[in-house]
Amino acid sequence: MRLATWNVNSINARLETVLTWFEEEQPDVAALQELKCVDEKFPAEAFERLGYNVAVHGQKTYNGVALLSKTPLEDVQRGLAGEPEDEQSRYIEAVTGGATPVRVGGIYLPNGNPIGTEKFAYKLRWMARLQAHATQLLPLEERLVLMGDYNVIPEPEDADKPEGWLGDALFQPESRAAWRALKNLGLTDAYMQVDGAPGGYTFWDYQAGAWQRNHGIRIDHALLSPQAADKLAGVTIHRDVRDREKPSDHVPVVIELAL
DNA sequence: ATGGTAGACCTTCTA
Repeated sequence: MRLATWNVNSINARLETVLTWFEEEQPDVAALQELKCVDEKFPAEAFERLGYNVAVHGQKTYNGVALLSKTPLEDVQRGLAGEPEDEQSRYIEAVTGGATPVRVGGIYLPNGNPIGTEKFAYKLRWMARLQAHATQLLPLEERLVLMGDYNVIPEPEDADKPEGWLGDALFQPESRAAWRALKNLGLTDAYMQVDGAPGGYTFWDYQAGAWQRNHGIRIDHALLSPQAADKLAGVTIHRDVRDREKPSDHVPVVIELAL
């Protein structure tokens, strides 16, 4: 079973690019982030034509997440508990996989810039809510994959120029500590298990020639429960996609489970 | 120290 995560930076601006990649790679399950549209404007039919079931948690202009799967999406949940007044669409979860079920959470974690503002406080609150949710899920002892744009650079090795990110919300000690705390519940960073190669970045800014200079960062992650990690067979960062026409600033990450 | 790009959408915000 191949599961993909991809921040597409507007699904409607990116539709051709995304559909082409789906036709080529045929992931069984996918989590998309930054749809930048409401549910009604998500191009569900285009994905259904490729054989996918679709669940969307959209929002006007900003954020928005979706799950796609070749098998039915069951027990779909939208949003994270803990802050009822939160109107940002950043989390969607479902159980899929048919006879070999996997619980999949699609994550678009807040960016949090600039630091020292309510945006950064919101990021940290959101991470605490995600940790609380994972704490609830782990005792179920299911195969669980929490994948998406975490907007956290875990270690200096995850940035081409770490010194350039010292003042950024993505590389703050508090952000990195919250990421570590999440992992320390007993979740496995899929990338670190299979492919420790340096330069495994997933995001290159549109600005200042970041792609041409390989000024990248690794911020799109998949965390696995022990039951999922036991089945982990591979991780691929689809770096070449960044060089195509009208690219997103993020590239797809695919994890393979031996299911 | 700033600017550089992209997308939604209406003028500025988010990233």
